[in-house]
Amino acid sequence: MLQISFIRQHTDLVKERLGTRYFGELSIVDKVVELDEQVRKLKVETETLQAEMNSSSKEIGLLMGKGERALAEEKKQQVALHKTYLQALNEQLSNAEKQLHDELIKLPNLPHNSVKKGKTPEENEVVREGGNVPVLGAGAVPHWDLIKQYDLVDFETGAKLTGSGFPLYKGKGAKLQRALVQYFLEYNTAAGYTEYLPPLMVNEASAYGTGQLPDKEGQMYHVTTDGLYLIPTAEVPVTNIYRDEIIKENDLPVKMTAYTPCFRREAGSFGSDVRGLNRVHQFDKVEIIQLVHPGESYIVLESMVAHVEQLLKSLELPYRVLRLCGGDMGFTSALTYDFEVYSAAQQKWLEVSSVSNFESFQTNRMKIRFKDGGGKTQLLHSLNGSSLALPRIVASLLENNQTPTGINLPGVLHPYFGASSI
RNA sequence: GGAGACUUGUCCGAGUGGUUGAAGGAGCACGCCUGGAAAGUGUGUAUAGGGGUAACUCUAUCAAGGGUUCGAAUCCCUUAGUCUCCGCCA
Repeated sequence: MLQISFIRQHTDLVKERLGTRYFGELSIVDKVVELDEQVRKLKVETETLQAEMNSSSKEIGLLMGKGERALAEEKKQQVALHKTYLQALNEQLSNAEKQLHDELIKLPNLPHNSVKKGKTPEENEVVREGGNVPVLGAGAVPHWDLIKQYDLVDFETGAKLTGSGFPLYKGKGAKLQRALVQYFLEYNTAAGYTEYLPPLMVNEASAYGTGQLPDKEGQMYHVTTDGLYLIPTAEVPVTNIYRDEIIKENDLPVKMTAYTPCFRREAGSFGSDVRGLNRVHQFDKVEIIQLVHPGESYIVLESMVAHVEQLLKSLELPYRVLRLCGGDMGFTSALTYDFEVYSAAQQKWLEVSSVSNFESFQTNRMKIRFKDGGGKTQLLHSLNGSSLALPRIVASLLENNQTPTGINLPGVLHPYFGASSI
């Protein structure tokens, strides 16, 4: 959520920045400014009246103490009159506040100055590429065929147990998941991230904190009986660890990593996008999250990008780094880099990581703050990135490394997988 | 799932209707003392929001939400959480 004081002071800048995402409802900004003015006016009125009543109540207390009951009674009636008026005012105020809040949460984050104006993924900028695209032999097949051939994932039985898009990993396929998770976590903790294993369901407040609610409600599985949501990413529970906390400046930066299954409804997806492991409802992912001093968040963003890039390099996969244009960025992000790996048999780039700086958009909702040198509390900046999402990594590992005699795994995985090939 | 006890500031802890945003202590910060430190001692030490150039001031917050009252940390209701006992259970 954007800070109202910022919008108040930089209304035009806010509109201009939102323009880079082609945000269609700039009138909301004006509405917000107007509502804010209303709220503040009502606040002054309400609080003045409240102050009057408070001091009257104190006087009544004193009069009672002195035994001047008659005077006290008189005063009481006066205050009682004010009370009705105050109730009406309060109602107006809370209405206005609610309206303001409802409008405010419709505004997405302001893209960073460097973010290019753009509407579609085609307008994303390829920052750099790495790794080598392998030349596959004549009989090369996509990963869904390899999965069948080596009996790694049983999609049909997964569909029987739950529904389509819920893979049942099996044998070496299951073990490869475990090996990847283990490797990714070790890699992250070696870089100073603290490992967490969070709950896989969150309450409404948490889902709201990171921005899934109210915006992406339809994307989450909702356990209505208990009012809980299955997490779409570890970002939700892990970032919320520090909700409503003031962190000591000495404890910064906070670096956290977590492996969790992720659950996404992915309503509206179809076609080759959802074939095999390309897009599923439940998948495994290791996430990195940082809470940092606002002055450092862009340096940290670059370091997180480098961290993920190094990890992809170690897997010996062909990859590219994209800098998203305004229109393709998530609602809560100020600047996002996407990582894609090349899946050689499908001849397709697959997104495997998204590293973003949210600046104070999430921390403002969650009230995650620190005390600066001058003793002032300020919002921190939050960042996160996948390191990495497993299914598409697996797809590309399988496709790119297939040989007539088996699938060769990159060296870094050998100790975790317990073998050098499938 | 049933019964009971509880939830106060960074922490411990007092407070059962009236100058209580909240005693006391610990911690922390700054100062004095000291050759330096410890001890001692003095002062300060919540958050959010509003008004004001500023000094400052007002409002809200004692788990959350609602109610009673002129007035609530204190009384009532609802919800959440913690603990104890019983039940069930990997």
